[in-house]
Amino acid sequence: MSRRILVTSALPYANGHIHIGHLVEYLQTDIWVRFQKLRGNDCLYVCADDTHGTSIMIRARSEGIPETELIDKMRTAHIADFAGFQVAFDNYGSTHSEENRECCAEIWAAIREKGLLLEKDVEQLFDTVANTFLADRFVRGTCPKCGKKDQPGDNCVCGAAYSPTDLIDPVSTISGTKPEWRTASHLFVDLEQMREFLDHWTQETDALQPEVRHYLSGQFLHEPLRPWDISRPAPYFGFEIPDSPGNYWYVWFDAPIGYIGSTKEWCKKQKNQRYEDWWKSDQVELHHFIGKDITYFHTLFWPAMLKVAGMTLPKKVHIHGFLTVNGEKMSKSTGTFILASTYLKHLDPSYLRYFYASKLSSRVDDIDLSFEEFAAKCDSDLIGNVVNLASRTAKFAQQTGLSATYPEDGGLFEEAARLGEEIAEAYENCEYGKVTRLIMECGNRANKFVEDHAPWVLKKDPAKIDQLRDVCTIGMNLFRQIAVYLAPILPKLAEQAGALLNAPITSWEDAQRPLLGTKVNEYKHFLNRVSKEGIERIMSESKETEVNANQPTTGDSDESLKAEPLLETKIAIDDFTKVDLRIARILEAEEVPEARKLLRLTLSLGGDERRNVFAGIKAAYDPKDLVNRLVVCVANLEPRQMKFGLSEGMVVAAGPGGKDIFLLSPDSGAQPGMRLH
RNA sequence: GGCGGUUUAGCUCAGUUGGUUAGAGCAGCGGAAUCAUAAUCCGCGUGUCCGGGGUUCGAGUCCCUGAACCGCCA
Repeated sequence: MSRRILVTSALPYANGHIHIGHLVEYLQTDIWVRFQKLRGNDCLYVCADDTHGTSIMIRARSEGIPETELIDKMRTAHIADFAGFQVAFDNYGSTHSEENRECCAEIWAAIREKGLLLEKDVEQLFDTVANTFLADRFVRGTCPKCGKKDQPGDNCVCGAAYSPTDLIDPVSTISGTKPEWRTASHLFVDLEQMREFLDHWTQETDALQPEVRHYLSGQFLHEPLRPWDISRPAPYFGFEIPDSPGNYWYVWFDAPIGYIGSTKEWCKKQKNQRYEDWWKSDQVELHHFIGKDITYFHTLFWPAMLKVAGMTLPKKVHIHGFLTVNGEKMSKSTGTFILASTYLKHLDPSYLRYFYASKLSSRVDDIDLSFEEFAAKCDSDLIGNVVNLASRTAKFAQQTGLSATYPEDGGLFEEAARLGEEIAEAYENCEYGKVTRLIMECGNRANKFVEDHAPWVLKKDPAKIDQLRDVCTIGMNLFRQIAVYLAPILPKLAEQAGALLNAPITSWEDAQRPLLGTKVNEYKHFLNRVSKEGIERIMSESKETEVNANQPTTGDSDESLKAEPLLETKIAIDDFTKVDLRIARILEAEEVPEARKLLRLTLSLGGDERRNVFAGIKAAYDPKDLVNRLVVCVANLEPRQMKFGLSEGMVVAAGPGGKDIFLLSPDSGAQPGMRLH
């Protein structure tokens, strides 16, 4: 009987691009979903962008665009990255949708009605320049323990942990100014009221991995659960709370509700679907896939909220570990902070899908992407074993076609067919490493069969055409079985196998019966070996883009950098201070008739200090527009005798030249004579 | 500090409820083959199963204890 399964991956934050660390989760989930669909289950996979919160607000401000523009841009980029890796969501929504607002309101009303809300004053640092409350990570200051300067708001390199309250001389990282203390009323969910349910759901059901169950009981459930601060005062980018004007739902309230919102969006696009049939049903299995960093949100707050609202409870929360690259945390400086889009430019997504699968288990362990192992594994498993099987058989099979009845193969097909249930169970339990091991064993046996029956020898004897056809029939069918088993991991390979044999792979059951009596099409390479150059390019490119790696791309061209590359030579601060840069006011500006490029400027450096300067900006500026404006000049440049007079300095400007010259101006308030530091 | 986790071959890892001489892939060495993308096949393992103690007829597996490493502390 077909199961009804609703699956989610955690919502990526609309503040940065998808990187290969994120992909562990989306590939893990996508493989599981594809497996369920292949098994014939009614499976729905939803996700969305997580769009709210202070970080988005700040980022949008710094880019000078509305939050909605920022999140739209990022969502488009995320969707493209996921598509590139063949992650097939049924719906990819946004938490900033009307559907989500409705869902939030519904759950909020239930929490309110059950008497779970508390109201308490919260004292928080407030940035008066940026006009926002500051989360811990937006504050830096001097460590109260060891006195080290410029430490984060909640912990120090010395190992001390504290709250921003204890920080000496706190500074806002947003505006750089000193924040002040402000008190605001926040709304809290009294989680302790849900204790009985949470004790049972986390400890007695099968919803969590054992180590997660232990972690929760040791870390949280052994003492009263603290109320959860669920609102934020304006200004905040999010949804305003309907019955509490001026307060917004905290991003962690509306983010998981985005799972429901996204389902609702999907239902609206379908003909006969109601979101209630997914979210208010005991017939539905709800499966969440998340990373270990957000464990408590999904194992305490979230099930409690669902319970209060009378909604479908998670059947299982599948929690995975982090990704390290070459044994270390992903790092921009070593080129291992790799964006999905960077990878896709140079390597086939099949490799990463397979490699992650081969490393994943049902445990919370971190997995490591060592590029050396990555290449070795993909080459030997995918190319040497699986693809090679097709490659070495298809050419002969193309001539013979497949036999009408399945020949004696020593029980190989039947053995692999029987293995189907064990492989399926491993998929079901997220033991993908085991899945790939079992499948590779099938491939080994199949390759040995081909080796032992040497179709290349049979081919030479026309009398042995039937034998040849039989060997090909077996080889092709053993390959096809593997393609079926690998289909959740390598959907593209399954398609190619289907095309080769004129029989698309549509069901797990396709591995149970041999394919017979059809012709075989011309074989073309399914997949090439992993290109070492591709790996190198990915890493070097990830180094280059490090500055913007975690930010939305600004859309700025790199043309100027290419025209004038950054200087390699480092200078000491002393070198810089030798240059006396000053604010200057242009008192006079006139054309120099004999010169093609020059204007003559008289600059005031304040008081009676004057400089006569010849500047090559004639093509870009009209002299009368320059008079009275402030510019930056080099005040201690060695005077230089020119044909038209003595030039006593330089005006600072950017641009390639000609009409494209841009003088620098200070912000208002600067006075002639001020030095630049 | 408290809590959770990990420690098995050079590397990555399997080892179900305790049960024969602890396994696989990769890497390495030797050979065969030449259909296949230098792919394939055969052969080659003296591992303090992190240390110490215990329970047991029997411990990689259970208990106690110590060490190292990773993570979490809302």
